[in-house]
Amino acid sequence: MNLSQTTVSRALNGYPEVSAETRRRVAEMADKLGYAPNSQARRLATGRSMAIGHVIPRSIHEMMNPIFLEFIAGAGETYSRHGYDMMLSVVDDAHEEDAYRQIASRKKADGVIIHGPANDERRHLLLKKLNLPFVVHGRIPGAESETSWIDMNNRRAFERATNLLLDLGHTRIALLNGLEHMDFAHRRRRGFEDALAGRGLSPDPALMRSADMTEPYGCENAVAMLKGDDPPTAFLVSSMISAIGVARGIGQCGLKAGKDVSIITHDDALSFLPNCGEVPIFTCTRSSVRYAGEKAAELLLAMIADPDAKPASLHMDAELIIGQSTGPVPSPQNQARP
Amino acid sequence: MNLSQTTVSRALNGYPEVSAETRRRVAEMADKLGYAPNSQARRLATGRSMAIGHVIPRSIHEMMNPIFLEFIAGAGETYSRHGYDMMLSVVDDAHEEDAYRQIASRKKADGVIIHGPANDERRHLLLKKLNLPFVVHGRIPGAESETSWIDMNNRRAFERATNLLLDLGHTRIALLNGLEHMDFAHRRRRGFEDALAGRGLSPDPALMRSADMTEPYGCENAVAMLKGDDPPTAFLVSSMISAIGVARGIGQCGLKAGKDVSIITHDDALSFLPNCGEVPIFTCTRSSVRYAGEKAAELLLAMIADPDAKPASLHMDAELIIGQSTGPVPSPQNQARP
DNA sequence: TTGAAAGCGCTACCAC
DNA sequence: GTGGTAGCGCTTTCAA
Repeated sequence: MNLSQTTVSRALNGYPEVSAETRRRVAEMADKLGYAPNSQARRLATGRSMAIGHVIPRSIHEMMNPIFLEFIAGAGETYSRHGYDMMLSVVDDAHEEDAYRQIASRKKADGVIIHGPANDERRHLLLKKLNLPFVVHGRIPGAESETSWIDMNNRRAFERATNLLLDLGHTRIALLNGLEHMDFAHRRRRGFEDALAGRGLSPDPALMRSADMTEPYGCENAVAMLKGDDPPTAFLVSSMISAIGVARGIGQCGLKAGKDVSIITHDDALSFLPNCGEVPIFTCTRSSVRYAGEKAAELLLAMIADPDAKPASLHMDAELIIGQSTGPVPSPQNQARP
Repeated sequence: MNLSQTTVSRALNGYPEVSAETRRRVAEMADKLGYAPNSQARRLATGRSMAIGHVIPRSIHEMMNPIFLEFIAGAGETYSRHGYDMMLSVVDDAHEEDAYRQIASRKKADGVIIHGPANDERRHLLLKKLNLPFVVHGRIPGAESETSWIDMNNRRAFERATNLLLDLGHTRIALLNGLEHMDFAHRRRRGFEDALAGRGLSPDPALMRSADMTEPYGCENAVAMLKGDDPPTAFLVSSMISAIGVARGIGQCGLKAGKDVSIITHDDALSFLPNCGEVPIFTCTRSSVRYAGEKAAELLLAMIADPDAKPASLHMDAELIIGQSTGPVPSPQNQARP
């Protein structure tokens, strides 16, 4: 085909100086021969790995499993669109730092996403030291202005949800939260408490739980609380999975969700747990975690393209959507008792 | 430090000819300087990408989301242990072939895993043509002997589950299956039908559904069937998520699961949907999809290490575990009616 | 046991 | 608009 490697490279990479005719010929040939530049060689030559790393310590995975994948899927689409690969490392919690060090020293990725920031988060310090660009899914307390992040307004979402319940007359509201050493859960709790405080109420520790958001967690706590001395009339729940458990627990107590007991849950808009339709099953605060993934990826790619840009962030509000699981507090005399 | 690049490379890669003393010095220095060989350069030099690709078309992702991540997590652990990276590509269904072609032509991965084989699967043909080693999670009908795969015995699991229900006296058994154009669901249906046939019964199409395994799918169909003319006394369900929906539907009809209506579900042993304890909530056929991921990865890495080896496979039986959701068929006179 | 040097397959710079 | 060539940072012969 009588063309130098140089020209072929330029043609395939869309350099402007190549003549249209040459480009056409090259493209045609490449197509015919099934040729595409070896990505390792290109990466070595350019010094960019064209990959983004996601380090998943087992502990995060255990609890955030379905939410995490939805985020990944969103991010993955953005990467594909921009010619980036996604590298996933599943590691023991003890090896998380190592994983980041390796990514940096072996140049395995051009940037990483931090998942599930904790209240005492430290990963960002390491990444800064390693000079590895990153975006946080969530926020790192105290480092908001010096890091790029994408987060939903957890505090406000739970404050609004609590206010909705208060407006319906509920005052005994239970909070089934995620693990509160995680930033998102911590903020949700604050929103809950702020709303109560706004009405001059103070939270009852007997009605507050913090744990992995499994289905049995919802069920067992709902049953235990409803059978207690001064049961709640409403539940505020941190995930659909647990909310389903709460609904089951309510049923086990012979009560009816949305009538005897209200539920509001946060809904990450996971595809296998649809909560939509004309009137969704659960009243919820909804925020698409998949969309968050797309946006986080965009932020990170922009950072990589322009390393000198200032940190950028995206703060999203959840929608508050009325479903079938909320209603006015039952008047005391009608109030069903298990 | 006065050592050639050659020696450093050998020391770091564990070549036997390096003296213990030299190796120690190299390791120490590397540690001190935070040095690790650039993976792109190494890949280029060795010709192996040391990565395994997972191509996720959106459609698979939509329905298999949580199950898929659990598999990935298992595989990821195996990869880490063997120094391999995991590359995830989330693509439009229309670009799936392209994704595989790119992995092959650009040498992005040394092998791939095929997820969610369909009844009319064709991906393996492409991969053979591309000369890209692969392992199937599930089985490709008609290509069992010429491909490496790992699968649970779906047919037998559902046959055993059905037999258990039959032994309990149930004859009106509903099947809420996954999408039957997928191989796993197809086999589960066969198991169900085989068991019925073994007792001289034939399946009632009015009691059989095939769809994405969401929670509402379980609930809506349970309600519709239970309100029908000749309602089922038991449900056989393809996923925990849908089974939870079935339980909700049963509750909505004023019936009690495990007493008025029995449920057996398949349980992939997902961490956020624990179904264990002394007596699990759901009677189930259980098979850890995470374990499957680990094993699939091992098969694939072995294939890559020895390209001439014959295809190997792993066929696992699910456990049949008795929980609280099954009981003898209610005698007709006592049988609760919605 | 160690070192020198030739690639691996590209991109990017500098000529033409 | 096109081509020659020098790396990119390793691994891997081949020699010593």
